[in-house]
Amino acid sequence: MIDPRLVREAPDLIRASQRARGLDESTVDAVVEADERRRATIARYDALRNEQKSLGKGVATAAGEERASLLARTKALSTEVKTAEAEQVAAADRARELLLSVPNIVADGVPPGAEENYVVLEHVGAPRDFAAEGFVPLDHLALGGLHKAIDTERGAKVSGSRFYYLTGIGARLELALVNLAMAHAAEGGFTPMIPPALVKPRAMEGTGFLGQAAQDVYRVESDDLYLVGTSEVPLAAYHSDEILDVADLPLRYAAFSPCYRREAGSYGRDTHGIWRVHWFDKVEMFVFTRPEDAAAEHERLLEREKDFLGLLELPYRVIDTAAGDLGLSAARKYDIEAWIPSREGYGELTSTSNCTDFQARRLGTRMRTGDGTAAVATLNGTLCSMARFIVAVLENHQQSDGSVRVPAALQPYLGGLDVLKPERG
RNA sequence: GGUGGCGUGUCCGAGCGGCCGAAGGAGCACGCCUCGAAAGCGUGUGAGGGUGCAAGCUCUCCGUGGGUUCAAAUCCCACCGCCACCGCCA
Repeated sequence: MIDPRLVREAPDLIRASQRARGLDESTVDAVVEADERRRATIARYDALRNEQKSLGKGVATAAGEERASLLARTKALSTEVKTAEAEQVAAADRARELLLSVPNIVADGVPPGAEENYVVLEHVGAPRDFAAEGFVPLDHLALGGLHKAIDTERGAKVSGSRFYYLTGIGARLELALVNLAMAHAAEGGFTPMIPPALVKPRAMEGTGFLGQAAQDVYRVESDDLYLVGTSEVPLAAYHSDEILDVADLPLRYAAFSPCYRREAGSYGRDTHGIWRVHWFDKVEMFVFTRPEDAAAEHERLLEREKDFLGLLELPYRVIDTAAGDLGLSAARKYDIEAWIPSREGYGELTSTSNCTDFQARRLGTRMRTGDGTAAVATLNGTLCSMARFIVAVLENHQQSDGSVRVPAALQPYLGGLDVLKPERG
């Protein structure tokens, strides 16, 4: 939720943000109008309630005729107060509902417009020239078969399309990546966390996943719970309804959890292999900090992600996502896309968003400052999403004989293994 | 799943239906004292909204949602959560 004060004090700022995202500016007018109505009903209710309270106190001491007439008046007031309260609540609900529908204010410098308007900030490393090396690279599914590491057929048999089993070295590879990622996070001052992957509606709502993104979320109807699509959800909600001491900020967490996504509306897209799946595991970073430090913290998260791809010796590019492609909560988002040989292009491996105080306001996460309280800023960033990193590692480090070179940083987590050799038979 | 108990401010802990946003204590902040500190003494110390240049005035919040009443932290109902014991499962 954006700062309600903006509605009165800077509606043009909201309009500009809507425009950058390619959204309707007229919703701002509706929000302003609802806010005016809300305030008017509050004034009316307050006045009536004040009269009721002050007269009510007189009832206790009054006697005889005076008491009778007081009672008559207060009885009438009682009804009026109830009506006014109902109106006030309705107006407040309406105003809040509209306010909640407004996405976060786009940060300065974000490229405006739709998805394709992203800006490439930098390229790191160069894609391998397999032609020059004299062989045609295999895709990750072929490599996964060769190494008996990925089994999508049985995944489909047991759970349906877009499910898979990681087997043997595939499973070991995931565990190694998890441990490397967690170590890399701890080194950066992030507290390791293992959060619940099933959350209440409040947590889902507060993080902004029940709006446009609702169709992508698995819901467990029998218990009114949701399967999270990212541990950003349980991490963001971790400090909900809490007032944090500003001296404790920033709070940095790194969580390992499964992620579940319905992928509604992506039928037929990326159906090959485990690039786009309904479930994967992920190590995610999350930060609570002061709003004035959020932009700098965002750069830190990006650096940590870049370093991690560096450890895995993957060639990649960094993009500054266009306003129209930002989620509800994000003011700015950087994606890291690694070169994926089988796609003959770059594919998204990580994403880091600065949500400023947008999520925190919904979740009731505040900080105590010298003079009062204020919503904190929240940021999130992928450190390692297992399925896609496995794809990237297998494809980028494959050799002409089908073996796969293990990056030095990963070797200690695979018992010193430096090359994955195809299984025989 | 069953039975019983409990849910109050940062924490502990009081609270006859009106004078309770709420006693008392702890903690914290500031001041006094001290060479400095501790102790001691004094003062202050919840959040959110409306209105106002401001001082201020005012409304809401005592797990959540309903109800009774002129008036509810206080009475009634439902739900949620916590604790204990029993059952069940690991």
